[in-house]
Amino acid sequence: MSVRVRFAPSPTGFLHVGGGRTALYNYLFARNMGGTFILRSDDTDRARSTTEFQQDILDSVAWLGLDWDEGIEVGGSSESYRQSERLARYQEVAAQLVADGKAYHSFASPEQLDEFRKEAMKEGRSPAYDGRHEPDPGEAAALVAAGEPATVRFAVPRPGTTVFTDVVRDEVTFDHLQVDDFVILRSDGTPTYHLASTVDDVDFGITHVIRGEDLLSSTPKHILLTEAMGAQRATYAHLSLLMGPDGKKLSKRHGHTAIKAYRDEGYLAPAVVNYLALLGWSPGDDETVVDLDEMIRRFDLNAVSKNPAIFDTDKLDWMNGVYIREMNPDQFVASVLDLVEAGLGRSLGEDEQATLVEIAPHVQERAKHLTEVPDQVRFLFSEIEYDESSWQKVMTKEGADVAVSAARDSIAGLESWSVEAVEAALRGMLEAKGLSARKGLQPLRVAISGSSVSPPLFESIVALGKERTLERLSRAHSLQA
RNA sequence: GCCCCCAUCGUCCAGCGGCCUAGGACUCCGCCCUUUCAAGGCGGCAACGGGGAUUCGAAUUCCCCUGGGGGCGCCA
Repeated sequence: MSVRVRFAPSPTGFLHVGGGRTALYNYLFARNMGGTFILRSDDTDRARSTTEFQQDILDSVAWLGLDWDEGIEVGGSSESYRQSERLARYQEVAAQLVADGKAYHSFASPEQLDEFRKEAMKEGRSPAYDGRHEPDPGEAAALVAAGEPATVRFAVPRPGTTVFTDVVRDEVTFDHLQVDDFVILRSDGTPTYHLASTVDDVDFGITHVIRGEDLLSSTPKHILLTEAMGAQRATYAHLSLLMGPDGKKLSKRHGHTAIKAYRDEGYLAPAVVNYLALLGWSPGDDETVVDLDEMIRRFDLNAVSKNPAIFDTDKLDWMNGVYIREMNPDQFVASVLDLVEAGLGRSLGEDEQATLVEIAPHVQERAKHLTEVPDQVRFLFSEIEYDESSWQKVMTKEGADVAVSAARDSIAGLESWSVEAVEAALRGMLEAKGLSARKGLQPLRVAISGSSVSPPLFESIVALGKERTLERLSRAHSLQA
């Protein structure tokens, strides 16, 4: 039987990094096995679900490059991949379970349930509700007929246990004393997550359920439901959760958790994917930079780590730099052009774009985030302001004024305008004035870029152009006096 | 309170009874390269949570403890 997996987020928030990793592992497993990757929406919580979140999730999964074979926007054998559009089916299943005696109408009030749980905890028992406050079947039927509001609960067989083999955790056992008679249909007739998700998994022929560990203890419910429907249980794989740097559950206070935020911060999707993949899995040898195709080839669900991983952006930052350097130059320019223009607040003319292309390789080598690029190239496209500390550090040093004026003179006389020619002229100047490269060249950097940190000097000068270079050297020199 | 899961450098991962004086990557620290900043090269610091047991032999198996995480809703 061919593998079918699904990523089934609830659109109650932006797609966060943990969700992204779950989607990725589903994707890698499906592709590795030649299976089908399905994207569905578990939007049974209509109060909290929004179309904005839904769109964010779709966009984010697509941005990561995880294309899905069936589901929202692409369709498939099911009429809908949104739970909000499949209510009738869930109600049908619930009715059948009641008819089969595997579920029952429940009239217990919230107060009664609350009381029951409190008492159980106080006495050291599991707070799992076992249906003890329900009327007998005959009376229940009468109440339903009379229109008395009721939820539908699944009748968990007790005593009993559910044992299953989790792909990442091996054998897991739950005593049914710990599993309560969970609600499958609310009193307003809508399904709960457990019902909707399980029915979908059965209906869509999901063979492997790969999801977060937070659902591990709900798994007996899903298995019980599946089998009560007369279907075969899926294979489960529960991924450990992602933690913040303090070891606590990852949340907003740890910085960005939304996938989209990483895109906005100048991260490359392949870098994010690579980093996320390594949070709980490794290709086996000592490699850390692995592209998607390679991951697909080597992915093994059995090799996924059981321990929770801390999401620490240091390594992601490094990896992003690696991926930026690996881009081909055209790609790099294309991906920073918008950022540069946005930073400038205007679009670049043709000549300016050529200048950007010229300097791009030198900033590509240095950037960890695409978002750093605008600042690094700004001096080429707009007037500069001298960075105060750079000026103090460099321009007030002995010899700085000599270097700037001598550099101006040597450049002014240049016939050809190339990196080689500029370098030769300036090195000649250093020699003539007896200045070290450090003492003689740093002032020029500040003079033309405004900062003591910039792309390589000779390349920067050439990109700036002769006229503007001379202007800036003159201006700097006049300020030095 | 009850149940479940987890436990190797600060972090991510390798290790699946002898190849381990525990390996790689990130971070950090030196040095080299160098016109700045990066990148790159070389080197360094740094871990098997504790206690039992099994075994000729344990990071690897078992038990207990401790620590961390998750769950216990008419949320998902």
